[in-house]
Amino acid sequence: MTSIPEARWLDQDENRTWHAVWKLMTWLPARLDAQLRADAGLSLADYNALAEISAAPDHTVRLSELAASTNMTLSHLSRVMSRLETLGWVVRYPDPTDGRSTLAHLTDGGWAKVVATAPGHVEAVRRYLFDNLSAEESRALGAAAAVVASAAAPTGSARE
Amino acid sequence: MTSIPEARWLDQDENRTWHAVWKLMTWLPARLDAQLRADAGLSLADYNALAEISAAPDHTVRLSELAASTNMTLSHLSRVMSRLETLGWVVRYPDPTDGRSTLAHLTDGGWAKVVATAPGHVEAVRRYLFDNLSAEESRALGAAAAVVASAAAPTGSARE
DNA sequence: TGAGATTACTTTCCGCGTCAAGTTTTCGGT
DNA sequence: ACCGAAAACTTGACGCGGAAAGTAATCTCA
Repeated sequence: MTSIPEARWLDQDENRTWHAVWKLMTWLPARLDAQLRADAGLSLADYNALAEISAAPDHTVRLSELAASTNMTLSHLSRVMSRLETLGWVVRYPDPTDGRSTLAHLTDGGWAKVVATAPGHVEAVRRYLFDNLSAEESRALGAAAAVVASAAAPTGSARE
Repeated sequence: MTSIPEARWLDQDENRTWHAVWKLMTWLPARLDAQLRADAGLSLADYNALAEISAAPDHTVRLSELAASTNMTLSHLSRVMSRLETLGWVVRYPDPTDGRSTLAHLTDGGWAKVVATAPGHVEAVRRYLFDNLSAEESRALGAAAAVVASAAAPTGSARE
């Protein structure tokens, strides 16, 4: 009545690792989100969408592509875009070459917002992530995370 | 108008690492949550709470301690416990030694639920995490995650 | 060329989780 | 012994994000 009857339970090292990963997943996004909200009034999802659009040719992307590159559902992205459009950072219009698709285009104000916001966000990523890791640790983290991310990806989506 | 004027931008390796970590944080919790919901009708938060109580002496813990060990806010935990209590897995009662605190105690049904659910969850953790990593990669991931988690922890909480 | 299937969103409904405020109990100082 | 402060929750209000259903445009192919 005191031990769990489990064949492949985690050993002590695995348990430590899993707890560390769990804490990382719990706290890192919360911190980055908090930084963006405090300094730019944007959620992490908002920022990712803006940043991803700004990285596209002509600052324009199809929503379905944007959803894929930001790891958002189309449903979620739709809401994010509504907000960003209301705020004037983005405009949506139907793709002239395919009326089903809609294109998202960064406005000048949106671009200015990204330019103003990116440094602080990158700074936060450094503060919480890279500043605490040696080059070697960073490389190892990247490699391990990539493998795990690929294993946990939704539909065999090994994109990239 | 095409490059972001950023002094300490991420280099290519850092960018890849950051994206891999981002995907891990996006997908791993979603997968584990989905497994638990499908197989046990529990959210990941529910399961963590149950598991943590089951690990305590006499299957009993103070809520504030439980909140700390599960990385939940007291507010969130309060709602989780309401659910679990309604389902009959847990009971709450005031701490006899300090009327402010309340103790959570796993019922027999709750213990049975943990016993029935844990193997599948551990299996999922293995499938998405450890089965994809060598011992060395696993160790490196744990070390890096621990450092980052500690840097991103809420209030200098370097507990453990 | 004209259904029926598909693609690409959008919207509605709902649960989860947070913040802020409220309640109860205990502690600290006089 | 009493009053103010602190601790430990609980609750109300709110935003985020997902699943499923709805809508509009485009393809498929007979």
